Order: sequence, then C-alpha cells, then structure tokens
Amino acid sequence: MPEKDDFDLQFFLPYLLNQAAEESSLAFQQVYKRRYGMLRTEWRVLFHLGIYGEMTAKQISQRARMHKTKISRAVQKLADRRLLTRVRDDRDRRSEILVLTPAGQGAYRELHQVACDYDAALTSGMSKAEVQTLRRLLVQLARRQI
Amino acid sequence: MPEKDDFDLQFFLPYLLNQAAEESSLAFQQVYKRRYGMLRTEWRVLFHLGIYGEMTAKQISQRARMHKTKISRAVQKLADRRLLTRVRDDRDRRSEILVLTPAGQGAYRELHQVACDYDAALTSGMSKAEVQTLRRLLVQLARRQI
DNA sequence: CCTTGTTAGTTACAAAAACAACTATTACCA
DNA sequence: TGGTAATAGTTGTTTTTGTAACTAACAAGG
Repeated sequence: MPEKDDFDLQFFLPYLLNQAAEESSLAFQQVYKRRYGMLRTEWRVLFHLGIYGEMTAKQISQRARMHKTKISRAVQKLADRRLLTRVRDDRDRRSEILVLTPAGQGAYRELHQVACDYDAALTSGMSKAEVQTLRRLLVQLARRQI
Repeated sequence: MPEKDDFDLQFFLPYLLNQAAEESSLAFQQVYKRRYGMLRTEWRVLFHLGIYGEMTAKQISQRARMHKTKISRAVQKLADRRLLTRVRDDRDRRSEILVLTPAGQGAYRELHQVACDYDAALTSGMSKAEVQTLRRLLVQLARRQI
C-alpha cells in the first residue's frame, strides 16, 4: 500500500479548479438547458454576441478559446432557433458576421439577469476583498501559459 | 445591437472558473496523456488509490463526485494496463477493493511528483496568503450547493 | 425461506466533444 | 497574372461522455 504523504488531491489546483467549476455551474446549466434547450457552447456564443455585439465565429473562437467546430455547430443551432442571423462579410467573403435577432437579444437579456443573480449568490459568503482576489487570481491562471 | 452593460463574461464565475480550470490543467494533461495514455478520469482514480490507499469504486465515486460509469471504465482501463488489481470484498461480494500494483504505484509516484511541481509552478506568481485564500474559496465553491 | 426493495458495478445506446479532412475565399509573391 | 500558401467555416469520423437499463448480491419484513 502506498505511503501517505502531505499531498492532498483536494488542494491540487487543476483538480480543485475543476471541482469548483463543475459544482458552481450546475444550477446555471439547469436554466439554459431546461429553459432554452441550450448547450454550454451555445450560451457562450449567445453571451459573446449579447455583450460584445456583432462578431464573426473566428473572433468568438479566439476570445472564448473554443475550437472553431464547436462554434460552428453552436452557431448553426442558434440560427436554427432564430436567435441569430448570419451576414456575409463583403470585405472578406469567407467570414460571416453574426447578429442576434430580437428573440436572441431577449434570450440574452433573460439569461444575463440569471447570470448576474447567480454570480451574486455564489459570492454571497465572501467579502468584497476576497471576491476581488479570487477573480484576479483566476484571471491570472486562465491567462497563464506554462 | 444590444446595449453594453457592466456585466463582463470574463468575470462571470462559472465561466472564469472553467477557463482557469482548462488552461491550468493543459500542461499537466499532456504528461498523463502522452506519457501514460491516460484520460482525466484515469489519473483521478490512480491518485485516489495512491493517496488514500485501497478503495472501492463506490468510495472513489463519492469522494471524487464522478458517476459510477466513468469510474467503472477508468478502472477497467487501469486494470487492462496492469496498474491496479480488483479483489472481491468478502464482506460484501457486490463490491471489489481496488489495489494499485507495483507498476501502478510507480506511475502514481511519478505523476504525483509532476503534480507537486506543477502546482508550485501555477502558484509561483502568488503570495502565500493569496494561495491560501484562493484554495479556501475554491473549496467553498466546490462544496456549495445552490 | 421468500418476496420486495436497495446497492455495487457493468453494459448498451444516445449525446456531445475532439480531430482530421474538406470547400471556398483571400493573400502573397515570383 | 498564376500558382502556392493561408484562412473562415463546414462536414465527417472517431473518442469520450451521459443516461438508462441491466446483473448480481445484499437487506429486511412477513
């Protein structure tokens, strides 16, 4: 039997981050899944367009660090449900500009409100300073390339 | 086009946590994937056995919050590669006790060392206090049920 | 004992993700 | 120009995951 040592899996950052990420997105997932039939990639695309305005799939892919095939399929589904429209870019006819329809904007606004409330609930047991530190360090981890 | 507001997707905790989790496990993933041909579930099972000693699939499932089918498949693969053996529990012949083989213990020790170094590298840009706060809040998020 | 219900683990099938190959367009440069 | 390389996005195929149904073993009350 292996010797015990001071390493605790529960504190190993990649593991811990994953546990926290999964647990803390569960309830939010229920909302966009049950209520809008969306997948994670789909609400992410919706939010990118809702927050940053019109974008191409490529731009979303870069900002969200998601593979282009995931974006492509998410965009397809959102277009099927008439939540966005695609407009060929005349300056570069390979790419297309994605624009939320009024229905898409409505869905975004509702989910955005849910997200705000949800984030507030998640941080409700933390002090302002703690929340600030937490987000700063997470951004640092998200940007770092080891 | 939607109005801009003060909500930033990059700071929405479920999103941010996920980005941090993915980015910060990338390089570690390379190691267990390329060097041992393991999947995420597999190294988790390996680590549970390496750290906590002999366990049943059910116990790992509870501690790691992973579904029993994932565990079952990971155990199968690890057994195929002779990294663990399964022993029927005579007190309850439905369950089986999982035990690392010497090869499994060796794999664990190597990956454990990698993990330690990796965790140190991830936190190298943070103060002791920051790291402590980070882990504490992450544990809090991971345990919370909203 | 013998039903009824529960639990540990596996298997089968459906959903989703990862990866590679493809089309259409643009960019560059000889 | 025209030919090669690069880029935006899609499609097809293979892995991996999620979900439900299954087998085998236990538990407990009649």
